[in-house]
Amino acid sequence: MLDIKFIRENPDIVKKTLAEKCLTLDVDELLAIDKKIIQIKQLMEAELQKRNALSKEMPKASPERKEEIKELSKNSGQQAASYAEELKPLEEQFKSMMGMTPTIPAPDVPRGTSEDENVVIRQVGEKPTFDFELKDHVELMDLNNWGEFKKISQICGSRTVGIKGELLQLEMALWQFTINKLMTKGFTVMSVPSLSFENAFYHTGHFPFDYDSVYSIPKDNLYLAGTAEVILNSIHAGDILKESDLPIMYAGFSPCFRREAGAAGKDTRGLIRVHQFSKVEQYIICKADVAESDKMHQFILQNAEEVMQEMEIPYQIIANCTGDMGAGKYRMNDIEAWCPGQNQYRETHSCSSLLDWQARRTNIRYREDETGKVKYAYTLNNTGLATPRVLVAFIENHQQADGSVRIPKALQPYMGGKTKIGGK
RNA sequence: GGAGAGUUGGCAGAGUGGUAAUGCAGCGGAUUGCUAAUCCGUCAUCAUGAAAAUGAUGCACAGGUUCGAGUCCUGUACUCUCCGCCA
Repeated sequence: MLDIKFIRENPDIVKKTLAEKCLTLDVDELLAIDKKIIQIKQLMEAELQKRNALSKEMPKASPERKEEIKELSKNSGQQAASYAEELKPLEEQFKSMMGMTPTIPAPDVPRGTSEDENVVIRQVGEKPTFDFELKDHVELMDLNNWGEFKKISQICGSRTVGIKGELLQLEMALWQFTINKLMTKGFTVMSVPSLSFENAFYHTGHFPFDYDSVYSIPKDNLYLAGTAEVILNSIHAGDILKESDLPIMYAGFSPCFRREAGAAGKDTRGLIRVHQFSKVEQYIICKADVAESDKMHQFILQNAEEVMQEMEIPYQIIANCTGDMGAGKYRMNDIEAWCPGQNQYRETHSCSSLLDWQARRTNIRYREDETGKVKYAYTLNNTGLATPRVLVAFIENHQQADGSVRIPKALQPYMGGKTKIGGK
């Protein structure tokens, strides 16, 4: 969410951003409510002030005066309570509208209304050519007995899968490779639960925007997070950090759950879109400085690219346009991996800068060394590695004529020295 | 699942219904000058104000009792101790 002071002073910029991001929010109404809340609060505060003054007098008052004070104080209290009652619905509406206010995107972000207007900013790696008939990942999995699709779906529902044999070994090697890399880059690596309370989802901004894409466990008031970001972001909720603590860099590993409610009939085949997967997520809290945030953005993007390069998977970097980036984002770059079996690039990573939008919701602040002032921090996140989706690109790119899959050099130590898996 | 004890500022830590002590750290200022000490102020949010300042709110969270709640009551979350169950 934005600073209300900024909205008061720049309503036109906010309106323009809403249009660019294809969001609807009545800014004039928000400002009207803001004004009204302040008016009522002033009246309420005047009553409370009266009551406080009377309370102060109370212990030293004569018995008759005490009775008088009781009466006066009660009146003020009741008056204040009625103002508070009046405020309640206004504040609720204010809060929910504030939650919808958008971060003003970076000036160089492409303007557009849907993902069709995203811009490819660079392509890295060479697409492989095959002198045999190439297979897609499902065919490769069948051939090598790497997947349990049918039985698992019957037990666990659609979009679930069991990963078997050497493909599981590969999956785990990829996690380990990524965790090790991020550790050497200075990240605090941490496995985090997927279960969390509702609050954490509001903090990140997943709620109220994406309510339908999250699994809930009503009996225990818990929800299943679709990304470790939800948990990592709330670790410092309410904290006032020291500037010298920043940047805080977490690499979280967790099972991730997504209902995929809006994706009925889409990507139903194979590993592309499943309800449960595992992910290493990069998450950063840095000081409130756009240049610093941009630097961090490039850093976490670079980390993800390095993994892709060392895995020898061709990919492209997308500049997501305003209409595809979500309310909170200042800048967003997806990484899409080349998947020869589908003859297209598929999203495997999503790198986002949110400035203070998320930190305001979560109440993550820090004390500036020089001034002693308390400021909202900036937050960023990017995928480190998401399996099994990245396995699709991995095995399709590295497949051989006999159905085996070669293991790039960098990963061989994590695979017990194997140079290939599967095949005859 | 059962029983008990807790949760107070960046940190530590008092506070048994009447203005949230005190210490440390940070920031601002004063003073003295050998790398520091001492003193004063400030130290979360909001409103009014050019500012100084003034006022309101803030003691895990949400309610309640009361003229008045950190303090009493109810619910929730978490932490610790013990019992039970358990990979």
